[in-house]
Amino acid sequence: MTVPASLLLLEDDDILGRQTQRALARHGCQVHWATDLGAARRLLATLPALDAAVLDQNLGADNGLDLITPLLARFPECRVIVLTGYGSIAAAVAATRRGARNYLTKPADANDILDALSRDPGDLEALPDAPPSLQRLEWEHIQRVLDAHQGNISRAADALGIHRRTLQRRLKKRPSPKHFERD
Amino acid sequence: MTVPASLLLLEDDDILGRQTQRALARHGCQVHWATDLGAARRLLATLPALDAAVLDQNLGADNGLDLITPLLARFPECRVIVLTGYGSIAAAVAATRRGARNYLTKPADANDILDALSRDPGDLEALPDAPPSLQRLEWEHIQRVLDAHQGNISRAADALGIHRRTLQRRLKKRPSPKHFERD
DNA sequence: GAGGGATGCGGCGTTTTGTCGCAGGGCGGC
DNA sequence: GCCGCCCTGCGACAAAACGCCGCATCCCTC
Repeated sequence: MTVPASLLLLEDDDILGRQTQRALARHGCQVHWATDLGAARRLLATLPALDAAVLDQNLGADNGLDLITPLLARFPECRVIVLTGYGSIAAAVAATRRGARNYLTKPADANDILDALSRDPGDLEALPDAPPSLQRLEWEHIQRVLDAHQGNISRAADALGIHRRTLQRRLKKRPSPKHFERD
Repeated sequence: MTVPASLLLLEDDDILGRQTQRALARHGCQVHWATDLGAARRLLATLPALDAAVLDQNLGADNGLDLITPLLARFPECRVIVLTGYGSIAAAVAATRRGARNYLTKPADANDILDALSRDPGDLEALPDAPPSLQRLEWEHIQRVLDAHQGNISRAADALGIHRRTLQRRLKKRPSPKHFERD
């Protein structure tokens, strides 16, 4: 796992941004953090070099994918990955066609990010051959939506189209937020 | 919608392959159909020109993505899209990085295919801003799995991890297989 | 024509969900 | 401080969905 020397982080959420910055810094990476597209563009102009970039796709009105092209124009060798709350295949294709190296869905920790930066997703090792069970699919989707709403159960339930009471009950049944072993 | 003059179709399912071939031919497209990777490679060598290709990803033991690189080596201008039963973001990224223009999940009819071939997915118009409701997510997933099992309800239910009776009941409630208007 | 597998459907007990309502906790404004 | 606002956790109860049985039917194959 090759840790980049300098990295641009585009993340509009203050808490998550700071947390990610620290986590990556602990791996020995100098993180330049911007919270919006304009700031990221300006930051880009001042940097002498850039090894990697982690872009949040959903930035309020803006879209992090719009940074990919100018970024690669300036630093063609930069490894870019896109991070998003709820990813779609269409968005993943769009990001990749613009030059992104990989496309991750939150929640993603520093290891996930560094792994996505270093691994080449071109080889299709271990691509799922069987469809996920309905329960697993639902659970992962719930986690993503919940994460996109900063853990707000009421709003997440609303976005999911289910009742808040139901979401509560479902969450209580599966305590672990990230590790699934079986279906 | 620019209909390609000559198109390579890689699809291992006989019925679906024939059906797709006819549908595309009706749009004025000469379709060269192969049912496995080896045949597709040989076909590739004999063709004088190729405008587009539609590759099924899941071909038993083989993977349709492996045709992208040799195909583009021979016809660099060819527009390639990948079709798959149940697509994942990881697979979409892998396909796109190999040079695919777009990545579709079944069921996809001729219009979907031609649209994906002509439209440039690089522009992120109308990328979903809100997460899909749980019901919609489930429904689409059910449709994909069902399609992957050729409409076999018993096996699809088994793959989904739900009871056959439950799948039956769910399917009966939503008669339309492809059009969703609201959640 | 016997066997295997897929389908459609009724019924019934169990589980889950929707929808109330209520108490408590943070938090910003008057 | 106190008030409203929003989010949370949870109890209760009816409605809906689900798991699971069984059975009749149909199709295909050997």
